[in-house]
Amino acid sequence: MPGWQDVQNVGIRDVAKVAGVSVTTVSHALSGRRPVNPETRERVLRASESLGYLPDPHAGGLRASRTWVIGVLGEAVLTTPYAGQLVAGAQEVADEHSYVVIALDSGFSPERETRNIAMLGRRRVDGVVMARMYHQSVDVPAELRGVPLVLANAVTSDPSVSWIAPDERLIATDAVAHLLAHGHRRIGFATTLDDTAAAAGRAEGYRDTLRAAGIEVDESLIVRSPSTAAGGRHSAEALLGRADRPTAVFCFNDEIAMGLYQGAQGRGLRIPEDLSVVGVDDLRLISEALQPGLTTVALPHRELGRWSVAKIFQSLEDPSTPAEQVFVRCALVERGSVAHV
Amino acid sequence: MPGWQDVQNVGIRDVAKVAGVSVTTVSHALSGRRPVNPETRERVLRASESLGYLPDPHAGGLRASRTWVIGVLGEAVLTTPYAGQLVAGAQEVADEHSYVVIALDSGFSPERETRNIAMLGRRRVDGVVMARMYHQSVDVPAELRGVPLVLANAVTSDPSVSWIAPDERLIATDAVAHLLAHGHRRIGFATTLDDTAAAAGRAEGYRDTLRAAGIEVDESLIVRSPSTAAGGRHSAEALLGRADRPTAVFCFNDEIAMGLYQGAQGRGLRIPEDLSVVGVDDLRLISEALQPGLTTVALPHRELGRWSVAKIFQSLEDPSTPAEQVFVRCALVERGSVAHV
DNA sequence: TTGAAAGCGCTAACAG
DNA sequence: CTGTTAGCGCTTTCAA
Repeated sequence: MPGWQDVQNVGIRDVAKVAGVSVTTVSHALSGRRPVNPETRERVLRASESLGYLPDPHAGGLRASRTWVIGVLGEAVLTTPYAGQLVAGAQEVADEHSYVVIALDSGFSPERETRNIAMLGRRRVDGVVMARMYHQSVDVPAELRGVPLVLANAVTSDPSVSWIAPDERLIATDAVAHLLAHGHRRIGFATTLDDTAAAAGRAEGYRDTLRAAGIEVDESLIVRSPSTAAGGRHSAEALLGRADRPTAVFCFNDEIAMGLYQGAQGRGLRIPEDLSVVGVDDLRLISEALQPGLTTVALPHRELGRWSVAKIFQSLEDPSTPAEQVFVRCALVERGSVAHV
Repeated sequence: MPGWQDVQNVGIRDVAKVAGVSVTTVSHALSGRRPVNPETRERVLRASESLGYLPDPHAGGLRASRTWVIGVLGEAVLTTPYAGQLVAGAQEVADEHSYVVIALDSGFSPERETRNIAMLGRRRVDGVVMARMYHQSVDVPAELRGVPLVLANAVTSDPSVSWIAPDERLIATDAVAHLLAHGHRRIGFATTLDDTAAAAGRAEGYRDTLRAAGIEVDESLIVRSPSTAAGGRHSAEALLGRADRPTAVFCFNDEIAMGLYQGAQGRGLRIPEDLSVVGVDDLRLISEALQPGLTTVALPHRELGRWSVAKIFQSLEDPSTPAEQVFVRCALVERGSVAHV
């Protein structure tokens, strides 16, 4: 079994020497880009195998002006649980094409993001996925013009760039419809303080779905807090401390939902018997750990990553491929936090 | 501001042309590896600047047999919250040297890991960090011989390879000592079913620290479960359902601790008044979200990543640098789950 | 102080 | 069916 040192050192010429052919033949025997006598081919394959030869993609790339690398620009894509799935999804699809992913986080600093873009430029990555933590609208940095680019979890006004983002309205629609189907009529909304596309879309979906069911929206049932468990506890106070408390609450995310569990528990309310809860994200660490398990709408980060890279390959193969924008519908994952009223 | 297309297209020759010098001079003016007439240098710099020239590291690397890439081999390093910190730490240090990190996950499949190693070999990465999710002992794959290698969160018997891992004994020692300092004498241990170095080390530290305090170890206070919240609930049943229940529990990780919170709550036990709890990991998503906040020993994943890459650079700069093995002490993060008995 | 030219490992015209 | 050769973009001898 050849070790690293060997791999590093054995080149196409060594293989050629052992097989007794020219490097050209080795190249073609291996790539199959040109017919090669079966016997010769066999000899080359054996030689290559025995030497543990692995073609250096950088050398080939130098000629082809390719690096076989996809860059992922994130804010905290490496350090948050679900965002990491996006990189993992990107990696999966990249791997199917023998590509590799370089993921760079900005930590929410615009300067760092600019540096990261430059870094990807220097390294001549073949495509870029620009991913955001929270679904939002972004302006594509001018430096990124000219490289196959896809936005993940973000949208932009420029119709020439492809993007994929969750359908926020549908998230709320599906969640609220699920509660309505369980007979709930008084449904609260524990949302975030942040002013993102996610917040706006979900609020819209929440309101529309209620109205469509003939329920007048009670604005006092919409409460805002930081999107953390502590925020959720705060919202629980506002929502559950009143006589006409809701029988169900749709939470902006799983962390708020966790806070709601805590607030409910503190008041002796049982979930789901006394209060039904639906979250958004499906952070396994929370949604599976809560008791009962949290019914939640799963953000398909892995899929966002997969789609983005697939799209990049499309436009790499055929640069005339038109840009595409998609809002994906997210799946409701039923666990145990919703009951009939 | 030059866009991607420009960066991709402008080469050292373009700069040379504009500056009216040879490519050799451009190279040296930019790298400073050879004295260049200050005026000439100035001209080159200006030309390079105006064209937005960024040297292609692959081209230079081809000559230098360097790729300026560090590979990270993980199992689920991208998809779990804290492990991602390891990659982020690796990235940070890599970035300081204009290196970049390629992280590949095996999803716990040995075949995939072998493929990933081959992939890093093909790409001629300059160094490899092999990271494990749970501190364990590993055999270094033979293919990895000959590349600067550091194990993170893993150890091996071969003294020629560097590694860094948490000091598991000290984790338990610090946690238990913290509980002892709060007057607890009956301290349970909710550990995992897994048979890893982490489990063994923490058990040892737990026992030794109790004995050192003159407390005989009550084996019935050591309960095993899967290291999840559900497992923690299970352990809570075994631990808290008895008349002589412990006044404090040291949990193998934060997820088990969360289960313990739930079990305690179900029995009407308040934390920390009736039961003190200490976890391990410091998964913010849990430790900060629980109420009260979880006192826990933080696994320094970011530091593991940083140290590993720093070590690789050491041996890249001076290949004769001796291997180094370190057990790091982890910090106890005090929140609100421990009280005086 | 500067340049010409070789070569890193590979692919692909262009010959044969 | 196979080989020779010219680069890909850069660094670095070697020469001037």
